[in-house]
Amino acid sequence: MASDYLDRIYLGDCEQVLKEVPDNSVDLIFTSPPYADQRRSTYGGVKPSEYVDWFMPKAAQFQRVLKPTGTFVLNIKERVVNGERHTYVIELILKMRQEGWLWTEEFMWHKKNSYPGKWPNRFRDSWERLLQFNLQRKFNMYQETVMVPVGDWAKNRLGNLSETDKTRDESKVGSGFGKNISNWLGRDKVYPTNVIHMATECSNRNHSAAFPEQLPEWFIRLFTLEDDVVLDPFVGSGTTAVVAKIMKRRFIGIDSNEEYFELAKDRLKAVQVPLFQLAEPSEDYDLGESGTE
Amino acid sequence: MASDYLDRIYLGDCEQVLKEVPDNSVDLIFTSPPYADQRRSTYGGVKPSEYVDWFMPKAAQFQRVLKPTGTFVLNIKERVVNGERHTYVIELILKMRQEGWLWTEEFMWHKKNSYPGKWPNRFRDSWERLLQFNLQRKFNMYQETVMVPVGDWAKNRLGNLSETDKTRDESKVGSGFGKNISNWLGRDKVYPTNVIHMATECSNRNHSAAFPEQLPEWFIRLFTLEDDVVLDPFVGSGTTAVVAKIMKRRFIGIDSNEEYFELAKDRLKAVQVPLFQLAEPSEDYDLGESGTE
DNA sequence: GTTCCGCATGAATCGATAG
DNA sequence: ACTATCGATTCATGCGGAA
Repeated sequence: MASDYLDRIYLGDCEQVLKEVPDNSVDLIFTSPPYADQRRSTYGGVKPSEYVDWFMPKAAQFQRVLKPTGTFVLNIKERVVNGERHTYVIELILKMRQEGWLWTEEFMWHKKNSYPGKWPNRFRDSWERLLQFNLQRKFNMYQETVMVPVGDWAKNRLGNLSETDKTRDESKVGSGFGKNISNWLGRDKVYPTNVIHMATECSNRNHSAAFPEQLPEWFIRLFTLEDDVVLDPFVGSGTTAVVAKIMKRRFIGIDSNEEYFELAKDRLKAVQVPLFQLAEPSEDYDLGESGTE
Repeated sequence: MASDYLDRIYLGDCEQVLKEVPDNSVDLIFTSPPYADQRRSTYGGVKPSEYVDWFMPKAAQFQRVLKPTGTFVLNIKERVVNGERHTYVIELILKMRQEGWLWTEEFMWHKKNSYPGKWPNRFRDSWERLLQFNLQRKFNMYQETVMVPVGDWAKNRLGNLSETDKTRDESKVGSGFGKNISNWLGRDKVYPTNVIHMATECSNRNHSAAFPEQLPEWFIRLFTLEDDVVLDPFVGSGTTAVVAKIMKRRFIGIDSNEEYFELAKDRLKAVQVPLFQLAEPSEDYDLGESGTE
């Protein structure tokens, strides 16, 4: 079958461009769309009040091209309008569910290095949402690929196992929770949580970096295997596509802005896919609170 | 004027009890209501689908007793129902706005020791929402009281900033959030962000503390002065009231569960209000990424 | 007095089984 | 079909007694 639509960056509105992409062909959609009425200089802006109507026709295409076992991760945060958090994001969640999406989870991205700021009524906004949508309750998830080093407590405390730790099965009232700590012996990695600690991109780039490379990397690792297809319909400077390529996934990147389109193509050309196997997750950044925090 | 309704714990449904409290008399409402279908053994449980209807009559009383300059902070998190995050919390936000509340901000509580467990399609839930509602755009907020030591943040990140960070302004991304970060150099205290890192308390013999004392302490500090009135309509074991008393605020605590009612009264009796001034925020816990993280 | 270490336990969720 | 109950899985922290 023809798969020449893969591993390319497209210029145009994703709603139109995606019509060239077959049904049920994408494993992961990871994207950070233009937030309402921000980045006006590059995207022309969408009014907060019109955001849901603007987004949903595109979501219909995402729904069509996504495999039933696939996942859609949407990085978004509502802006402050007239002293209030605007509601377009939560309205979007409700609308997505109406259209058949499952709102499986909401990850939180804690932007560790956002610098202090002060306004009369609020502090610096230091987190963003990563909304996970799915089409089915069963979807592909490769949890082992994102495990993190166990917290320091284990080194000091896991040395000697107590009798109760070995067999707390009797589950006192309310708790209903037993454990068998001997399962943990020799374990040096644990599963992360739904809180992702990651610094925003600091390095100087000639684009407004929506997110650091580690962010798409984490989700690509979690939801895809090699040769799976990753789509970013608002690919911007191409970060998602670059990471997907490095990780040996197929990719589709779309952006309606010509400068970004050219930039993404250039960045991709520069990517050399390593011949050796990808390393384990680096410890330079924290994934979950078990990291170097 | 009579203020004998203050500094007391009440037994009953807050919707009824609050009728004894005058209009415009409360400076801060801080509470953590029973989440839908949780704590069934003590509170009977509210079905997720009925949660908004259950909550709103109570919110109407909150609206009446809260001063126009006051703040309502609601600690809540939706649970997973049938593989999805339930929508009752975001529906509650929309309903609150319909009734005239302003959704000013959403703080994030990162629970560093979240409940363990492993599931095929999700990780541990490690954060809760702290929804801030107000009645006016101008409200009382004492930001200086929650400043935190600069700590590692400045040492590691502020020291070697990229040129873009130093001069980031509207010209780059049109955010309008231009801040010259060098303004913050040389300070020893900075404002926190809207991400709060705090472990839940465990192993408290007498009661299952819904939240650690530092959580109400932080918001009481931020939104009230001494002798201001703090209300917790779901006071549980009394944590909010205890903290308010220690901090020399007036308080009203309400709970419908008799055991909690008695427990809260006992805890309050044991509180000795210190004669000396409250200390600065301790460095034992992290508030935002500016802390000791 | 400190530090160390045993120990309990938490706003959880899924899948299977039972009524 | 739909709800109620039960067993299995799992990590980080505070407390308190011991060293």
